[in-house]
Amino acid sequence: MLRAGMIRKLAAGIYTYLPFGLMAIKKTENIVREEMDRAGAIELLLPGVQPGDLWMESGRWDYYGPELLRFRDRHNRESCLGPTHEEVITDLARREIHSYKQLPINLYQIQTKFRDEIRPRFGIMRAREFIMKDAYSFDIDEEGAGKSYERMYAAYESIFRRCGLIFRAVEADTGPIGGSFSHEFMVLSNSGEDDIVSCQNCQYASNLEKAEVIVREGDIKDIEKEKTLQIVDTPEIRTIDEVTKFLSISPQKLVKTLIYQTEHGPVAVLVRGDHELNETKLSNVLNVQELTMADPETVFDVTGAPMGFAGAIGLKVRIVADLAIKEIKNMVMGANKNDKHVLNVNEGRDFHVEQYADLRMITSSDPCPRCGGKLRFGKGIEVGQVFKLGTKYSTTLKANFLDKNGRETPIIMGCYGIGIGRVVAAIIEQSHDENGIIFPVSISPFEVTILPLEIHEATVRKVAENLYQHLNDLGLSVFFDDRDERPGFKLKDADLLGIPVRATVSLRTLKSDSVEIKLRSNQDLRLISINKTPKAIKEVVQSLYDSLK
RNA sequence: CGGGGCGUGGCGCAGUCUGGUAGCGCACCUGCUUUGGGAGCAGGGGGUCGAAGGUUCAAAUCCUUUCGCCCCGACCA
Repeated sequence: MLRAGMIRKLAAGIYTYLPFGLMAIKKTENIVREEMDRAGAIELLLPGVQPGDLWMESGRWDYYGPELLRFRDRHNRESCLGPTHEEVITDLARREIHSYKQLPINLYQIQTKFRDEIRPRFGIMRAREFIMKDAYSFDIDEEGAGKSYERMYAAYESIFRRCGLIFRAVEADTGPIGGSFSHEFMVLSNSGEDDIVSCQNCQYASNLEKAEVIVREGDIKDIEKEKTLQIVDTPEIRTIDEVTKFLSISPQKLVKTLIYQTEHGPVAVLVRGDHELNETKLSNVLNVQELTMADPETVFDVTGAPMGFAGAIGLKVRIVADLAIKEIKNMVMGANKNDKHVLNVNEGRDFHVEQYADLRMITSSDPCPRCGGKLRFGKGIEVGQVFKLGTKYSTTLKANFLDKNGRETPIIMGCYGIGIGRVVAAIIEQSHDENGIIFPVSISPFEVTILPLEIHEATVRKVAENLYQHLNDLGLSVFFDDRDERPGFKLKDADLLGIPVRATVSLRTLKSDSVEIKLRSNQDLRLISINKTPKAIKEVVQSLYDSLK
């Protein structure tokens, strides 16, 4: 985008949209607008600067963290730049909505947001200031909220289809915006930031963090008899690799004991040696906000041994374990003594697990949790997300309405976001070649570009200008390259910009009284006689639109 | 916040180790030639070397401080 002259950077994560970039942005916004309107949502515009009081009332002033850009105004009032607008919209709702007769309603806006990202990167993909469409639905009951959610979900599918994107809807973690249920719309692309798993068989797709691991009963049942405990010397042998090699056992017998620090004190977590702990799942299961690996002193406090020799036996802290642990007999784990491990450990007899849960990262050998099919691991760019918020904000901010029976009830909310700039970036990421961008016609700043190769020649200029006039009359948006540059220069630039249809006028094409038509997406050239050109181009453009439906 | 790197004409960089005339490519301006895949020749303009302080006869270069940016990590819509 930088090279094509679409954006320029002002500071870290803050960009200027140049005319070309802005056109692509606006095209995207319009598609979003059309589909939102079609889905029955109503556009409004909320303020970017928001009072801190409102955020304190919702509790997110403290919770949101340094990503929220805060400042004081001249009256020393706390303020912030909106990173998202649940507070403001809920405030609006509680002032305006009083009766079930006013519901359901869905309000949206397209607006600049600011999030003070720790590390902005990938250009406009993760900017600090960015344009976002956010919609909020208000319903009287769960059923209505479900319908609103589905309507947005469907609108998102048609938006991204019209943008020419290859995408999947993925089940997602709800993050700090909160709520109960959520899908992310991911564009499949190797340059994405998010790891996703998708099923090769069914429509299942999920964030790697969120992907459920299914333990099929009896599948990996360990049928060994319980043997007696045995402590062995393992001098300086700490890592899984070293232990399995040293004791010549399989990593499936080995149990990792990880000590984590939470706001409620330390916790021990057991995971099979060849598995990786999923911290997101763990913090959900423990229901804690703070979760970090314990430092060596804490590990020593809890286990009585230095790092690398922790085990479950005799621990005084809470022990949780991954489901896979349940199946293992005669485990190997640290002995809570320096340079010692212990063999033939069994749950129930030697230690007690307080809670079993799905705590590990999914692996490539795991089956799809829906259909059991094979999973594919890949990268994705998140371009949109839909949330069921429930009554999280309406309760804390007291946005209530009177139902049919005159009872005061909190409004059920949903919120739905699309990163406009990120959509454009994802489109370019997914559709480009070594020469530059290949825009889908729906997003391209222009539908057609006219290249008069020798514009200093009167005949070339005249034919090109006539064509421009005709195409405009047909309602097409046309970019006319009137620079007196060399042909190679103009051709390269046209490729870089990525306008889908190119009409070239030159002395050469005029020899046969024709104009050359070429699509950016392939190499085919067509010579069309001058008077038939406008109609032919109109048809080509139409067929490009049709292919996006 | 941890690790690494970079700030020198508009852009990209060399020069820094070993202090001594600020240099190259692109872009820009003028002229001539050239014109279907980023032209050639000739001439020309443009830089408080990120900032501040220090060492020195002398600092882009050495020392201190500071600001900005990039990459990796932790974190995260």
